[in-house]
Amino acid sequence: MKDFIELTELLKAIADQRRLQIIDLLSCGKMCVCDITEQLDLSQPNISHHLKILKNAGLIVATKRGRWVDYQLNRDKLEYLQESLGDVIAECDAEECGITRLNCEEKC
Amino acid sequence: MKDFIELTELLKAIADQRRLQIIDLLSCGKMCVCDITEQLDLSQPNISHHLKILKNAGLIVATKRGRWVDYQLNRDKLEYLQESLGDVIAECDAEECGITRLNCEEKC
DNA sequence: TTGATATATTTATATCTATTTATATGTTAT
DNA sequence: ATAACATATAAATAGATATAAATATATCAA
Repeated sequence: MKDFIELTELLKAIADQRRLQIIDLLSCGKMCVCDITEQLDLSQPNISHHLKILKNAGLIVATKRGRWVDYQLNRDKLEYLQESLGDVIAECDAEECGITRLNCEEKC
Repeated sequence: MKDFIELTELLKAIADQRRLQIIDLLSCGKMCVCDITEQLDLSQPNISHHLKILKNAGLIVATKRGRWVDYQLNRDKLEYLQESLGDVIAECDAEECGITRLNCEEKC
């Protein structure tokens, strides 16, 4: 049985309204924390917290510019997330499926 | 600012290792609770709990067959999830982007 | 009807997460 | 050096979530 540990971590990171909004903002390009904070109308420490979660998951990348910190999407990781999710959802190949069904009518 | 309420709900529903495993099992076809329980090696009430979350999110559908209950994927909802996520991640159109950046160098 | 089986619900508890408040770190301007 | 600013971290709290144990409901078989 697959464990889906990495995919679960990525999904948990984006499964939040504020963090989806952050990703949506960053889909437009690099942005500093102060501008993100202003767009989302949340407290600065709260934004920093959400950014840290996205960064730890590898979905965004930080670069320092003077006293500002700019964040941008890590498109590779986001693509990996989309693909992994697609793999889980994809209709399985009947020949590859070795799942034992004892009580269901439908078999692979 | 978009709210992403529905997308967040869908993502929260699948952002769990057990529930991803359930979806993976169901990608193979319809399956009753007892077989899911056996495959995942979790307690039956626990499985029922996770199934309920997926069902409430609309990602799976239940059908009764005698004393068994079969579950199957709701592919429409899953496709909607994938597409919505893709929209958030997609590189934004510079002309459509009206986000104000005060302190970042990069502009839309 | 009685007992067995499949699933769902409830309750309690432990763990995790989001938010707030306060404070710390590091950078720039004066 | 000092003050102002941008961001991060820490601590406290409130709310959400996962799991386990017990129980309820519904269906079938004897």
